[in-house]
Amino acid sequence: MTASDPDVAPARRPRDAQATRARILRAASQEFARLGFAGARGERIAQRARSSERMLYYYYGSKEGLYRAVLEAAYLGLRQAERTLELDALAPQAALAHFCRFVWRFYAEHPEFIGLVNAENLAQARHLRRSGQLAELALPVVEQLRALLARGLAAGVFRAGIDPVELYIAVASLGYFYLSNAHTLSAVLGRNLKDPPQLESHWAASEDMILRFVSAR
Amino acid sequence: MTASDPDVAPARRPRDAQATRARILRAASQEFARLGFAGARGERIAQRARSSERMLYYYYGSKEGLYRAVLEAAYLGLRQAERTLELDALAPQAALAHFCRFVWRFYAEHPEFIGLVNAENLAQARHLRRSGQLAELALPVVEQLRALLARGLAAGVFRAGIDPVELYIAVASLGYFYLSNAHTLSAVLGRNLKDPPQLESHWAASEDMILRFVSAR
Amino acid sequence: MTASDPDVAPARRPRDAQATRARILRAASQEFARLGFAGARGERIAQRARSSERMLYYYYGSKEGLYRAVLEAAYLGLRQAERTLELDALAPQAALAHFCRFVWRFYAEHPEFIGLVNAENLAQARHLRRSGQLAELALPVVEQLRALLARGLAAGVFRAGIDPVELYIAVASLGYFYLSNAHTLSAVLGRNLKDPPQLESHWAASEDMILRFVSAR
Amino acid sequence: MTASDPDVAPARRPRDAQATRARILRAASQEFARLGFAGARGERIAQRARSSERMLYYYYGSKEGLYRAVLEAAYLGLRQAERTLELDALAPQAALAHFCRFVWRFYAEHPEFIGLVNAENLAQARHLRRSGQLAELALPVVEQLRALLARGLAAGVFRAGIDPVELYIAVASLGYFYLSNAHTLSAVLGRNLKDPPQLESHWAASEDMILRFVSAR
DNA sequence: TATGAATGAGAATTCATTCAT
DNA sequence: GATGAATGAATTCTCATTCAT
Repeated sequence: MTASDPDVAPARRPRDAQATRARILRAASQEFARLGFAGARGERIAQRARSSERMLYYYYGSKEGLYRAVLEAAYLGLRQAERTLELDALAPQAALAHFCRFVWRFYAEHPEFIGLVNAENLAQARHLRRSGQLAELALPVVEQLRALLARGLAAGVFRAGIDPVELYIAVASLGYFYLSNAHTLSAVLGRNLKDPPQLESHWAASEDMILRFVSAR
Repeated sequence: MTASDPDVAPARRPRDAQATRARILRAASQEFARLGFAGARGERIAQRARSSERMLYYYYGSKEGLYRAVLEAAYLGLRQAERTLELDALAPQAALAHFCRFVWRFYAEHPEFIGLVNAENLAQARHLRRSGQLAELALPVVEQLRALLARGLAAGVFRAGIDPVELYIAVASLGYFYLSNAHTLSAVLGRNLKDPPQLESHWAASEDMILRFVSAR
Repeated sequence: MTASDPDVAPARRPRDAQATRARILRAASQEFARLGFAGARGERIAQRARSSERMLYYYYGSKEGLYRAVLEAAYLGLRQAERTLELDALAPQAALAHFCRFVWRFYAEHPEFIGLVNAENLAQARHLRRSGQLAELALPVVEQLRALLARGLAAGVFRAGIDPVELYIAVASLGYFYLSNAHTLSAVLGRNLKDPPQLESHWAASEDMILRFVSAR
Repeated sequence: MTASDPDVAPARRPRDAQATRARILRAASQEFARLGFAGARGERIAQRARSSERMLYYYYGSKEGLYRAVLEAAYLGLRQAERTLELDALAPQAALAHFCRFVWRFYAEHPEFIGLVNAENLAQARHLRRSGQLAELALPVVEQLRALLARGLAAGVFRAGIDPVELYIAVASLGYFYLSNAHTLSAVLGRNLKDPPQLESHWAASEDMILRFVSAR
């Protein structure tokens, strides 16, 4: 039959558990990011996943179980992206700039991540704390920053006494807040912050701020 | 009955309505900040306000009406606080530092504000855009910053070319993100960011960053 | 209006909380007795109570809460009936016969009681144990039996050494089992045990058995 | 593969099916006895049987089919046990006592039987009536009792006019009710009726009652 | 003989809201 | 001005069962 025809790429293979699970997870990711845990609707998730509400429970047990899976996948995605970072090949200042751009671009390209983290903070990280597989999530990056700061200090381009955690938070703040609060800020400032030129100019200023912060002089 | 006797001094009755409204608003503020619009429960709000669910509708018409009232009160609170800001009396650098601390302290002292803004961004500022009394909310502050930057430039302590909106966003980012994301960050970093010394050291580093950013040298 | 007309007996008064609660309880009693906890359907209860499913939750919180209320009401009914028992005015043997008939008639006239107790035993008395207001339920009757046995002994018509609890259990067994297991027994024995003459002849034999059991000679 | 190799002695395979069926039946027996038809869960049965839910349907077609099989097995067990009864070798009174003890011990040793009969009565013997292989189930025992009564009458130790069906019901009542209602009775009486000494003393009193009932004097 | 994937129908429960006094 | 009773429409979740291999 067509299903076993090797030439035809099947648009939606039935009985492919992995694919179904993945479709549900992706749909749920969007829904939870947009509406938070309480606002998310199983029905909409099922529709977007081209599956049935029943399957959410089949694979994830409950709304909360699905939410948790979504959250874990989101953090896992960030961590895997961070693994690809290569800062050692660049000069300290260029490396730091690269790091900033990397983080900010990740945020910009993963609006569901922003939404999910927002939702989770609204819920006081209740679900995140219950999930086992986190904790080591940001640390690798912090270590990379610590090494970079030391390298820059040795090279005479960075000043001493900078806490890498603080630096990480500053970088994250400048990228995250702008996107996460774009809606209220746009309403209040009367500018459309999601405009690409606006975004680039924000990033340029932010990069400038970060580099001035660590600069030796 | 005695309650309607016009001769008796209205010790309790006339203020009741206002007091009840206020208690409901406060309770709703906490509930919406903690759980977002969809997650908030009329029943809980009524309980915390020591009133009945019926009264929510009596005074605010609908859940959305109540939410809007809460949101407006929150932004109004920020705006009124900003009115008390006196930057002109201080030297430019001290004034900017004062401004930072003012903003950050407001966030720290108004966790419901953070929660509400978070909730509103999750909802893509849907309610804020519909509400009339906003728009001019941040602008006065931006104007104050613009003036301050000009003063600092004239005094030779600030450099040229700084966008006051960008500066405002940077200040807000550094204060807001830290508090808003304290839950997930604490979980991920293994530090309790809400600790007062941690907070102060973050604020010191942030103030340093802002001042270096605008500094002439 | 008609609602306040004292002459008209209102078939179903709206906004009469007590009446609504009572109708729901009665309907639930029948449903649970007939089908057990798991088999009972909220929808059917609501219909029979001429109310809505929503009201079950409004008044009783959950299916389990409703079931518990039903159970408590059933035991309370038995206890109140037992309070009307007057054994002292009769001669010992007549009093014991009267007691038997009283218990058996109660069972026969309250088939929901049988059903509920059956259901509850199926569930290993899980709900009954959790309910506070029981424990003293059968004891008053046992005390009455103890006094009766003493009186009969003194009068020389009853023999010594009879445990009133055992006597109570025997009386209950002979009446309860017959009705509770009438369905399976009828199927197995090929007689319709619910036939009134059959029932009366069973009661006569049982009364005979009880009296012979306690008889002095 | 090796499993289908016709030369290999079928050590495990051929018995598997039967063993699986039996495990399912046993697990279902417990589940239905504890929770009734409506309360029973296929999932739990499958788990306890170390099989899959799918197998329930594979072997028994439907939940109802499985329940019917369980019920039939339970009654068949009773009937087979009754076949082993040997009353003729004993003196009439000893034979009757033996009969009582036999019935009561069967109940005590087969709590699922009690549970299933309870469940079936709750369901108004719906399933039992539909099942073919019953009807003659209790009759053989009743005939044995009839013969025993006649023998005792002839021997001058039993009185005349006793209905064997009534006697059977009395014996069953005294044994069944005590066990079936042990949960609610224990809760209400404050005694743990399942205690072995309690049970034996109940049986002794009951045996006494039955013997007095039929006794010539 | 066996099994993992899938599902439709229905069940319990919740939510925001209105009615009637 | 205040309140208890009532409700319709979802929403989450469960259950017995079938499909496809």
